[in-house]
Amino acid sequence: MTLKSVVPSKRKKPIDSDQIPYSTISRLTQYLRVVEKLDELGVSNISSAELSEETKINSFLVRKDLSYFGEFGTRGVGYEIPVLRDELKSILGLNRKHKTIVVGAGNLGRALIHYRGFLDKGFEIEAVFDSDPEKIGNKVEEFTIESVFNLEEFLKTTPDISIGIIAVPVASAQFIANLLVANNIRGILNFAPVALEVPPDVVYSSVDLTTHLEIISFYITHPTSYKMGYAE
Amino acid sequence: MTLKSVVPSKRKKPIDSDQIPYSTISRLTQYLRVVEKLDELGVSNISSAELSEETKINSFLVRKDLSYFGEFGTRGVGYEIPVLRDELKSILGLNRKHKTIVVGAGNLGRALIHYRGFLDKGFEIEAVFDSDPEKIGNKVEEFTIESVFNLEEFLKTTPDISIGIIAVPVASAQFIANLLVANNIRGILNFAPVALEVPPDVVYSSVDLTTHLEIISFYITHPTSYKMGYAE
DNA sequence: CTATGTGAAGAACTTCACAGCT
DNA sequence: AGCTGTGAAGTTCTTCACATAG
Repeated sequence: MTLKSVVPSKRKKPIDSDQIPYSTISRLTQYLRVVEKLDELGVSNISSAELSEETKINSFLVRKDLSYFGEFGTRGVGYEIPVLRDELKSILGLNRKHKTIVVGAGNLGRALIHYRGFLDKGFEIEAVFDSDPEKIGNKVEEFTIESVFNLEEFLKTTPDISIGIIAVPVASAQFIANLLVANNIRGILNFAPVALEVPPDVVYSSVDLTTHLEIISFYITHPTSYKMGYAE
Repeated sequence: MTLKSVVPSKRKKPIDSDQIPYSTISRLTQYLRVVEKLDELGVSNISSAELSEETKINSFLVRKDLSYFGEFGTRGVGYEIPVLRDELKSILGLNRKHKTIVVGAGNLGRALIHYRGFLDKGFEIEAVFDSDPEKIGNKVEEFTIESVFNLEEFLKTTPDISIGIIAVPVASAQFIANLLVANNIRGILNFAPVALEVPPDVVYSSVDLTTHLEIISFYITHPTSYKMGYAE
């Protein structure tokens, strides 16, 4: 078996995700924002210096980040925007839809559903669950809130859900995480302010909105010339 | 001038915030979550190993993080929970209220206002602004949406607003940031997916909710044994 | 004997300088 | 001539080992 298409092209490298810094992945999403914006504006080319200007990320780092994945630029010229956009989307796994469910329809869960910013990025909410009998049956946008007792059944009959968003109180977050994991959810985004335990093969990320305000509080209280980074 | 109270006690160190890793500050908020929870449960003492268990943060790192600020523990015993809680709140600048405004009452801005998780942590929303004439005058929770044309006047007459939350579209985010900075807002939490330029003495942090889903998408697409950290 | 606090070692990430293409 | 791609240097953060205190 020596198909030509299997031979890795010079421009792309195989991706070994634990050889790549987590912060690189986070920055890729920022490069993607910029190239998508410029692509819409009809700009066709960008240099690492210009990308640096737009993202405030050092241009050495821009090039280093991209070089983990291949050689997408042209020396002396820069990067072709449509190429870079497609490469970034492909690297990030964004050239397909990701079916997502939201567990917890309290203030935060409903807020996340009302905020539709995820949707046009390829993350589609498929269903919403809550444990409160008062809420079950109510609508949030186009979704009817279902009972968490139906969550397991739902996941068994809808096998291609890739991401679960946890927006339940701290006390039940681990229980929900276990349920998602047991039903083959591979990615979890947790908004409950608690560290969850998940198997190493499950991709888990936790966001605490209050944390960001508390960090700002610290730096306001203890002024410095330190410049905080983007996205944390 | 040799007042005794000026002599630093053995337990506390002066805080020089650019000598302290940013990630340490982020972790302090996680320690605070845990000690507040345990304090409510009436637990009086915790060791770095137990804190590590709760937060999934290595116990060496727990101790190192705390040691930047003083010696809060007792050797052979651990940390007294009420003491640790008060020290953490004091370090983070959380022993006072932080008056906050929200600029942008679209889906995201309204979502943040409906989500009341900030409030009981000491961050009080004082007013909400938008540029859309359709929205001005409408209510979101207890707030009447005001015109951004009144924002400057509001800030001049309400001098103790410490934090501005930006939830406007990308196109106007920098304009709003400039307005906030010009009117002495010292802390900005930006939810628009763009890197803003602010003077070095302004504390600036940017959160892009979609980024977290995109990062999960990457790790789902390129499986690894890499374990992602809390809060990013 | 137990658990903290911390200098020193180690690992990870960022910056740099320049070779390599176009 | 100009900008990318990258090994090597530099820096920052984390882990370790153990002296120290109770």
